Amino acid sequence: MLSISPKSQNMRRTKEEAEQTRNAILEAAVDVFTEKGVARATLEQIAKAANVTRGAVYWHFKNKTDIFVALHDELHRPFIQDLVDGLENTGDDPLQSLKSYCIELVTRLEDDLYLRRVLSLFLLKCDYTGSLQVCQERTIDARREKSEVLSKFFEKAQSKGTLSADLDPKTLTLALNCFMRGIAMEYLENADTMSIREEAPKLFSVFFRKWN
Amino acid sequence: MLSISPKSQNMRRTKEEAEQTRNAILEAAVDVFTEKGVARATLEQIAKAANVTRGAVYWHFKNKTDIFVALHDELHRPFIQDLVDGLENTGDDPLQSLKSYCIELVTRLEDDLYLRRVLSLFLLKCDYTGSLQVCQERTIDARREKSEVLSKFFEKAQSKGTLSADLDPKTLTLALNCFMRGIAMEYLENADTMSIREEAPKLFSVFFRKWN
DNA sequence: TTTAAAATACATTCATGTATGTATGTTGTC
DNA sequence: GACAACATACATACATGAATGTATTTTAAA
Repeated sequence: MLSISPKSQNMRRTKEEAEQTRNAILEAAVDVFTEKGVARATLEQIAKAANVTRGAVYWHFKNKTDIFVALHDELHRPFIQDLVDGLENTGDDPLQSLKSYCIELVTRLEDDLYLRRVLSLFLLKCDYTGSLQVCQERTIDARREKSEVLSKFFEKAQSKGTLSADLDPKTLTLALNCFMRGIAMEYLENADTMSIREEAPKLFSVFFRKWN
Repeated sequence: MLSISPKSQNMRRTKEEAEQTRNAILEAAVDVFTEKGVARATLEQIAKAANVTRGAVYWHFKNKTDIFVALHDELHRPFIQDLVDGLENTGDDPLQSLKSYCIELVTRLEDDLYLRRVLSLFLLKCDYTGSLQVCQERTIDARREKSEVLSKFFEKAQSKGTLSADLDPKTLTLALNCFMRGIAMEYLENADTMSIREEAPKLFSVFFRKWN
């Protein structure tokens, strides 16, 4: 939580300071959203958590949806893009490096509390009916791109002979997507009782078992 | 949508008729919840969809949460219990029958529109922060039981020699849970463009590949 | 001086919960 | 079996609070 520089109240900020309160509002929004859920979160609560008034919030954002969209664009979409990038560099054994990457990815959920909170927000603490629907639609491209990269990945592995030719890349892609998503949700729901660092290697060993 | 018998308004109903309007309210709630999302759904909308007034709703239920809990108890918890029961009968080849059961289960999502709507409601159209949290907690037992049955299932398969002994039943259970959940969510989100009847056999063939 | 970055004040909407009305079903009593 | 007494199953009306959006004001930066 960014704390605003302690000027006397109602003092006009410089450009950088303004940008700073904007960020403070966004960070506060993550907190309030994850605690109360997006729907029950109120702008007053967000403002208070950011040490400002609703006036500041309305100065920077149109409404609650606008805040959520901003967060989604800043955090969730880049996250999916990260997945894409992380798959670009192919090692000698594509399948093995893919497996390692998957493990590292979900393990990051255990290490990076902020990532966990953010992802939990977008996967668990909101529903995308109504005004939040646009967020899904906007990430469709990123998701599709991710799937295509994955498919190419499997095809490459097949051409290298490290992946059995009778496995359909499209199906493998869908399967891995579902599996990852399920793991993420399961962990985010039970982060207190579950150790992903222990489970992830075992889980993906089962999943990638004898694919070659 | 159950239609109430066309009596003139404000006429007292018999016990059975009252039970009927209670059901009408619940069915209407499913509709409104899935369309608007649980949070944005209003009791007025539910009442209107059930052809009653809010008075009737408040007669049968304490508030919106009460309605949701009733639905959850009537529909989601039994569904998990169904999973448990469906796994009890072990065929000659446990692993093969498990695979068939999984396929049949997700295929049911495509055939049974109502099931799809209901499951979509509980997996997609609500978040369990706040007052809805009790629902999760109440299903914990059912989920744990389901996992235990699955584990026993794998152990049995191992003792019969149809499942490799080096696979950990606990891990397989968790993996399958995650996989199923991911598939369900992926399909529910894209029910219009995705054919589960085609994908499910391929997906589970990948998942259960060479486990023996 | 003008304008950006807020705070403050105000109006409005909207959903909720509750209180009340009311017509009818139900039940015990004779 | 009739009838009073009561309970039930709602509809209607109302009070309230809470969140929202906007209009206005304040302060200092540019």
